[in-house]
Amino acid sequence: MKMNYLSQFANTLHQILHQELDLSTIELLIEKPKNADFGDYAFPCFQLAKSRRQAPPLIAKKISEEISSPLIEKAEAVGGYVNVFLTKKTVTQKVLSTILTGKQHYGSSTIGQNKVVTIDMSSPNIAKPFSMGHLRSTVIGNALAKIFQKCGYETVKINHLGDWGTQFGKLITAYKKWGDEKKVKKEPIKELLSLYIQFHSEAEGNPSLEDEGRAWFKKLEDGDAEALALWSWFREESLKEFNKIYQLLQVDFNSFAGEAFYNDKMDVVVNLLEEQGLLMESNQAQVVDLQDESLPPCLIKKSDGATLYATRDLAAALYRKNNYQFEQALYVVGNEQSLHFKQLKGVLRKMNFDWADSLVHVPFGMMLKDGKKMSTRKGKLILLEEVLSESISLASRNIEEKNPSLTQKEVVAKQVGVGAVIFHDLKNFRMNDIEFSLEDMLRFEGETGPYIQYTNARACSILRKGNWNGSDGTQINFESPAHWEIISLLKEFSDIIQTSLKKYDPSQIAKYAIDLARAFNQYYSVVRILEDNHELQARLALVYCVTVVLQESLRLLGIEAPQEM
RNA sequence: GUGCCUUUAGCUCAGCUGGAUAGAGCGACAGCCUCCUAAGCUGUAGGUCGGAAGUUCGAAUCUUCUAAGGCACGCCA
Repeated sequence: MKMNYLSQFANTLHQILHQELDLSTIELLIEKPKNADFGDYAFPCFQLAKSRRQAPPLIAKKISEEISSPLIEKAEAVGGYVNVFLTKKTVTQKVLSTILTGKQHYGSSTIGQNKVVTIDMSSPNIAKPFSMGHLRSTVIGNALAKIFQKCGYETVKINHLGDWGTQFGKLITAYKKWGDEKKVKKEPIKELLSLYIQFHSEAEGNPSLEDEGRAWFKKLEDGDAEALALWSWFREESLKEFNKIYQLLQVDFNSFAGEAFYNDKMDVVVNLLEEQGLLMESNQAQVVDLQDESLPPCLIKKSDGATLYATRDLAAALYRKNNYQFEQALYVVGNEQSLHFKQLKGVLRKMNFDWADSLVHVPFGMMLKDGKKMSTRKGKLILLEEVLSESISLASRNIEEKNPSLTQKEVVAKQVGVGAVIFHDLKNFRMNDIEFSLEDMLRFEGETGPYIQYTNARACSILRKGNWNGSDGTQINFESPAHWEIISLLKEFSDIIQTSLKKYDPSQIAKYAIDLARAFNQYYSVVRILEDNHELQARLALVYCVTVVLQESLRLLGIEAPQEM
């Protein structure tokens, strides 16, 4: 049975109010006061005041006198509000025993049972370094996958590698003109990137280079042996480097089917569009008109017959629908591509696919440098690998300074350093642009990943020392407001997970984890947990429950939780 | 020019299905380790919620207008 204290309060009100308001309206009206003095839930009476034509405080007083429920300790009227205080003993007992039984499954649900969600994420471009921008897609997608799994969904994480497109024509052109095989073998990404940059700077004074690049891409699409050989070499070298980063981040994929994978699947799409009379010619190119969706036309084939991004994404959408039967298909891709996804859905709707609207673009703001977008072509970018290694070495220095006797220092430094970077990315709402700041990213104090990890590690340490015997929290001292704050947060966990699922927003969980960690740290500073009295085991039960939920929150964000640090 | 996003404390951001004195962290200043990991805790200072009008008993939150910044607008992805 699902516990939900808010809806139980709503039920109680519903009975008191008879038919005046329906249950769902009441649930919507109930709020959580920001101030603890106002209790755990509050019901504003202003709407009733209108229909009853009575003063709100009068109504509040009347309702508060009628409230009677074993879960409610006290109800008082303040202004036009009915403020309700939950029965701390009962609720504490219920919350703790639920967590004690459920352990890491606490907060799980089955709403996604037998449903598949595909997640298009990470998707770095071959022959380019893994930049900070790709980090966002990777960690947001990874967290969403874990959140969906927690809710019973089956997830398919797809790394839609940018391994096809005109850029490879450009790269081949550049390599053939200025490339050096030995150099590329030695430092593939660096060398390929500098060739790519050189191409663009030379092309500024020599536009015919662009045509050459396009021509090489056409050759690639037509199966030219030399082009293909170079392409697969570039791809292989790049993947090796990406895998190093994925290993560090502990992110894995169910599929690496990138753009090239769809090469032989695009004719079907183009034919389908043709059959349905959706394709029209415009300046020698083939487009689907989307005027009735008030969108610019979607380009399907270039004037030279080569395909485009949209063509491949259409093929990919069809393939994924057939192959995975998804209920939702998420695309964790930057905000700047929102038009593309609108067009994609528009075309699918025109093709009469009723599942067109189950494609969900999960956009995110971009990583800015000096207030501007970072550009690969101009070589203005920050390498994730460097950021991660700096973060890890900072964590390492911290360990030497604060806990030099720690065992497995290297493992923990990695967990903390990487955790800091991931958390920094996930703690804010994804649509916000982020101005790149190494200083912010490598901060380990305050609202950071290490803060939560540290809180958990301290709690774990207490459990080790206290010899917790597994008993529940029935003996706990209810007079401490610090304790109640923890319980109050613990009981919200599953609601938080639901919200972050609905909004595709991992930051909800990150913020929750901060709140819970803070509540625990306050408790820790006020109450001596290991004090040997009759409540010791009960306090340990509370501490244990905190570690369960903190660890689970971190896990959902893709961050590890060391037992010691 | 059109569309989308953003604008809340010095900085980074919560709060946004309308509700009670607008909250954190960082930075600044002042405290707390004879006691469970000080990567912690406590306190002080700091706000015309970009601006204007409207809807409402009530607006940071909804609507319209407007300003600033960012991004995107067919042969890149």
